[in-house]
Amino acid sequence: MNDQQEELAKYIKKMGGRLTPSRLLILKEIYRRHDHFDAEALCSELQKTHKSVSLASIYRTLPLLLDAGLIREIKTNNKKKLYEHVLGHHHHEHMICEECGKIIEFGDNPLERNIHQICERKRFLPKSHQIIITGICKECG
Amino acid sequence: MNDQQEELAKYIKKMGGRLTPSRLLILKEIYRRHDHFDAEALCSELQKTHKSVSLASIYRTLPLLLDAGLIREIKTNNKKKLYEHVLGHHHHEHMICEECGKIIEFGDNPLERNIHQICERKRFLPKSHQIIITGICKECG
DNA sequence: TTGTATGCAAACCATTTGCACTTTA
DNA sequence: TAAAGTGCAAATGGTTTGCATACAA
Repeated sequence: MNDQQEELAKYIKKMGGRLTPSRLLILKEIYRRHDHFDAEALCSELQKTHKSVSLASIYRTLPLLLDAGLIREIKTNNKKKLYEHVLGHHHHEHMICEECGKIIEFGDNPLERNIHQICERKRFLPKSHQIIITGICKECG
Repeated sequence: MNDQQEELAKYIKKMGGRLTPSRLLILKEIYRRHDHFDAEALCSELQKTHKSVSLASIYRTLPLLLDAGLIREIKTNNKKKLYEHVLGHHHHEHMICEECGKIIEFGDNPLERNIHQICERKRFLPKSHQIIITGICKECG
């Protein structure tokens, strides 16, 4: 049982829920891929393998994983919600190219420190944050 | 004719469009209010006054105003899109309280400078950006 | 065994769109 | 008067939900 599975098991136990095969399949697929995905992409990928999970279950599981801190939501301009897994990755933010749609990840410690300072100053207890820069990437510009 | 109306006129002329009463009504209402609003709130507010505008027209006008740089979209966790007007306001970012739903605005020059530096470093041409911090505000915490 | 999770299909609901009619330039 | 905008109602499509069934604890 790896980190993310233990984390999920712990969260589900705390919530009085059940660690089902579907939930594990979803979690595994999310940690197998290293990109930004939406519910449908996850569903069709799982269908390609033998064991598939209904879209409904995926939609019911994603909020759990979000709340458990196992995935993060990325707010793009699309109407579909995008997600990425969290464990085993440095914390980072996103740039989105308006031209080619590419999502570029970047990390910046001073920036993150700054955000926490602002929260302290405002006495706001941050649970999560997100920075999105929209524009034109160097290939398209 | 005030700043925002001139700006809209200029934008619409550039695009080969037409400056209609509906578009002006929408713009005026947006600049009359100083909060974060969605398409429906705008529509029902306009209905209270004598001249109302259809929801469809509002949905067709908001992207124009966005592209003209007259409004900004705020990506919350809600499924409705929120907007705020831009002209006459300092640039700022948002904190959202998970508990009471309050949206807190904050501005920070070092933070903004940092973002632009990062873009230069990555040779990414930023058109817009947005920082959202989710958590618990000092009243709720 | 018993309450929780799943799958299916139907419901939801913010947003978009087709179309006939107005209106701006 | 010709191209663009509007209102209405219908369509769209991602997400949610009710319900009967399956299953983890």
